[in-house]
Amino acid sequence: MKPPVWFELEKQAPNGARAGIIHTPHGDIETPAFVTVGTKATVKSLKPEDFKDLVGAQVALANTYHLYLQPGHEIVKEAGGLHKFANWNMPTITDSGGFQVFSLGAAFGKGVTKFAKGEHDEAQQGLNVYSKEVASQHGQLCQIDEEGVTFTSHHDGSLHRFTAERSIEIQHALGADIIIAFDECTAPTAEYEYQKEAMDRTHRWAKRSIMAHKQNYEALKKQGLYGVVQGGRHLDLRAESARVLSDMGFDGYAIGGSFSKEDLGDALKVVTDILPKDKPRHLLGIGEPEDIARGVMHGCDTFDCVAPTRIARTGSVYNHNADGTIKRIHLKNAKYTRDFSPVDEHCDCYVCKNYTKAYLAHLFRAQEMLGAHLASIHNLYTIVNYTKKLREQILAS
RNA sequence: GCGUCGAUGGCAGAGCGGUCAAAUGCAUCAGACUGUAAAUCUGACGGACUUCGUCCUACGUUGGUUCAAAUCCAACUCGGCGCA
Repeated sequence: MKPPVWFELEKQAPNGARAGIIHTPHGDIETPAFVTVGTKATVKSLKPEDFKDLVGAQVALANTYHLYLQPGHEIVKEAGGLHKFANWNMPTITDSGGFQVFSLGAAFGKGVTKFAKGEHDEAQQGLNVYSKEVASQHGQLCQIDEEGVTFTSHHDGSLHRFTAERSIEIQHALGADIIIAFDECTAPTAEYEYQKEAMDRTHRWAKRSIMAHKQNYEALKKQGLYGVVQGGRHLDLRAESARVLSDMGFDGYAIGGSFSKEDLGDALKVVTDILPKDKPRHLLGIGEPEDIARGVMHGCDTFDCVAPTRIARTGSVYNHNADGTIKRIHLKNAKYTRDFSPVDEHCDCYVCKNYTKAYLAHLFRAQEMLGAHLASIHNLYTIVNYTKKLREQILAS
């Protein structure tokens, strides 16, 4: 009998890129595919119809930590699960909360991202703290120990405890098709010793996540569990992580942690050479076009990233160069106030067919919410279709 | 007409003798954003230059007091309010 989530390989290109189908209880995902991120069970500024019909997204991802805090996973469960609650009629994924161990922990208030800019990224370009009171009280909002992580809620300062078992329990309640084992995402600047320690801990949590998942027979029938490969920027650790997790037998594999632009490809190659060929691979939090291309080239199947919607909300949109590469432009720049050309001349999305740069520029200057909405549609469309084209190229190869 | 209050950088609005090229907010200009504490955050914002510094021009106008004035005094101009 097939597990609830399983991968069908359609074609493997000579360079390692692969096209396939991830089968889930709520439908198929044709891969490579981009996953729209809707952390709090909402892809910010978009209705499900928008990201499904206008964008062409096949799958959406929500976050365990956020939905646990608000509205509470029990409410989502009572509503009939994530699909019913949010009207997401498509395959879904929940992320475990592992990224919040990083963003509310090591990265808290430091402006550090999981993506190092270069060899000497000290990532200290100014403070980036949203609640100065909370920051000065706690320094960071989460503490890690062997068993799990203690979070201080960013909403009200209350204490919460996440363990591997707890994350799985919450994800069972949320009911996404694909759930992810609780892991620790480390900073790109972390020392080798610490990367190793965190990776080993993530492996122990992975084992416990499988156990917890297997104990819930109902969930086991309709949710697939992914393990998370860690190891930071160290190839030997990446390889070890891929090996250890492969042996555990997950339904699929997520690749998490931090990278830099330069070593992303190498890290992925090491990992995907080891991961089982018959299981889907998801590259967590990666979504700039060139990074997706690199991921696909190294056998990754799905990708998620907040960038398309986040940059959209502040007036940045993807735009094709004449040579087909994609760049970002800032619609609030003065030069666009009278630019009556489409947002992207080389795009055939709903927004580009109907609206101009000047109109979007006006919406952003006037702080009208339609600006964020339209820019989000265009940006997601750009990335979703960029990934879709990579799939077509593989199938045609 | 009399009385009274006020006039500050693109706008609003602090400052009320030196540490003021002038707080703060808005606007403007630019930048950042990779498993979303993000409709957020950062920087610049009178001018010139040899731009972590120097020099000009600036707080309605003109004149004065003072070592020193956006800050004190006088007249004028304009505006709000009150009384005729």
